[in-house]
Amino acid sequence: MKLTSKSEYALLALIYLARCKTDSFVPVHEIASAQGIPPKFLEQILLILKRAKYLRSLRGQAGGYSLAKPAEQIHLAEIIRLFDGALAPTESVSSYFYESTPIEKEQSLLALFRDIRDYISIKLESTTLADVS
Amino acid sequence: MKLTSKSEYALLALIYLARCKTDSFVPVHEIASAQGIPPKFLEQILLILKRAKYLRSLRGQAGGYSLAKPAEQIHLAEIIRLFDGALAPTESVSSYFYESTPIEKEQSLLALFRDIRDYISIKLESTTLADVS
DNA sequence: TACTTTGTCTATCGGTTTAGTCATGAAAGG
DNA sequence: CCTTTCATGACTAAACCGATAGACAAAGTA
Repeated sequence: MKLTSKSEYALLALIYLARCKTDSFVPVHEIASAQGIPPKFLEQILLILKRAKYLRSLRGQAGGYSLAKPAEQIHLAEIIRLFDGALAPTESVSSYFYESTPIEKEQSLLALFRDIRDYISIKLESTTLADVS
Repeated sequence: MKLTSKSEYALLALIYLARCKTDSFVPVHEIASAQGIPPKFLEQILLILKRAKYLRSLRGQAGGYSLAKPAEQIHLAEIIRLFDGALAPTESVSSYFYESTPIEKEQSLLALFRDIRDYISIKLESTTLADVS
């Protein structure tokens, strides 16, 4: 699990929205300048979050984005998986994104990496946007 | 920490060598075919491991590679850092490879990722080649 | 000496991913 | 109708990844 800037930006944007008045729509450029994110890049990110049902949007004047569900119901694990894929250090121990990798036949390595995967998953699945904003 | 095939292959090669008779030199092609690694690719990997003092080598007939130190003294964390850099999920919480990243100003995220980093580091620093071979 | 076996080193390559930018369009409101 | 805002797709420049190729150096064996 190596975070890309896309998922880091996504977390920052969500945190910013979580701190705003509920049901107020915040325009992209406001989020972008508040969190220091390239605005056109942020557009793509917010769009992905919207398609995945974490955000609602409104066009035109007084438009923008807002959370589509309470911050308590948005788990960091989902967001990171959405942008970066597996949380596991190698895909051969990933349940959501399993793929064969070279170490697959070494049981002791697998066990070790599964242990790490479990820790990361549990940690990020039990942390919500509300916990970090 | 997303493992590349380079570090996975490195671990496999080291494990293979750890299982061989001590002080016997094993040629690249033997390791490669035993572990299913592209031989020319493995050459590069072994060379890096040699420069980092984990392996010794001998040329000519009956040459090859062997561990330069006991398996108990080779920690998985070092090997992975050698090939893949930071163990941390984001470089802003890495002590060996610190770099500024977008989330840097969000203390709650930093704390969370530091916690994950610590778990991974401790786990991989306390596991040696002897434990997995 | 010549040959074979092995490691050493550098370069290159095609593909993918990353981190963006650009340009255009479509809705909504004033 | 004009401005604001989201929506979408195309594009790009750089880095990285996995791997291959080829030339060279050393060491032993005949």
